[in-house]
Amino acid sequence: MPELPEVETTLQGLLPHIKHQKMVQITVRQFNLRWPIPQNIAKIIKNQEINDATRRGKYLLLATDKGTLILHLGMSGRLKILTQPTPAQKHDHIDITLANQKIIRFTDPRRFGAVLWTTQPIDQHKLIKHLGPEPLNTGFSSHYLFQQAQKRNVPVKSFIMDSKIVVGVGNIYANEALFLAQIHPMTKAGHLTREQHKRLVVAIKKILRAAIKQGGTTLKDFLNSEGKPGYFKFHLKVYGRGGLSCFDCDTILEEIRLGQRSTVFCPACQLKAVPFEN
DNA sequence: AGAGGTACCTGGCAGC
DNA sequence: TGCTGCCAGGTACCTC
Repeated sequence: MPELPEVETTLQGLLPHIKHQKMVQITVRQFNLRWPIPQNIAKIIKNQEINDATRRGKYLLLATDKGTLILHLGMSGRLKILTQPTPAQKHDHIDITLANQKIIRFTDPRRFGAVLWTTQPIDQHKLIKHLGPEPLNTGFSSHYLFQQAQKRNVPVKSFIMDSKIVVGVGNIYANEALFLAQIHPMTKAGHLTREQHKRLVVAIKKILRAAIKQGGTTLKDFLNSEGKPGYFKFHLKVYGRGGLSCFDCDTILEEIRLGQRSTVFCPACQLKAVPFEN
């Protein structure tokens, strides 16, 4: 499911219900997620107040006085606010009941998600400290991306999906951003011109902002914290459209596999950069 | 150090 | 209908 827009949508939906609320009861039904949930998590967070909820990349961070609860939705995770107790379904792994009687329910069929606890300053945490800049912040600029790309031989699509370079760009939006920037996904990162870096950064920001505005992309099963889908699906120009014709030029879109991920592009609109053109 | 592949897990779907 | 194999929105970790 979730790339940055979906995580951001989830966070914004959650915030008003959970901020400054005490976690009064925690039920864990399944401890085996991507990493085991700490056995004593319920004891640790019980009666802790959520001071704030923020996002770093695709990690959701619930800050308390004693530490931070780290949540990740993985591929199929979902966080929902229940206003009254509801029987747990098969993949409802965790319920956190708040002092206001609302319940945060974590559901994740594929169990690639994570629920962890840390007392470390969060930016020193193993999962967080190596993360690149937030794509919507000014730190993510064409100058920055150009510097990072020098001498890198990875395809640009893999490059922008690398969380050490920039966080939050998953497979859907990587495909879409490269189409918008008119860059071939196989182009080696180090071969992009400054002009292409500029277009790419603008495209990534534009796509992510638009997707957040639409409440994310629901392909199959993404639902926000209110159980509603996102509508960005209707704006996708290449993702999921391999073999269909390009909206801009009618050429048949090609679908290839790149780093085991499905990659769709227009062979006419998206040209490879010529090495050393810069 | 960088590039590429593997692993984690379930569900849905195409093909036989 | 039922089996098999493949694919899926992520990413840390392993090997070369």
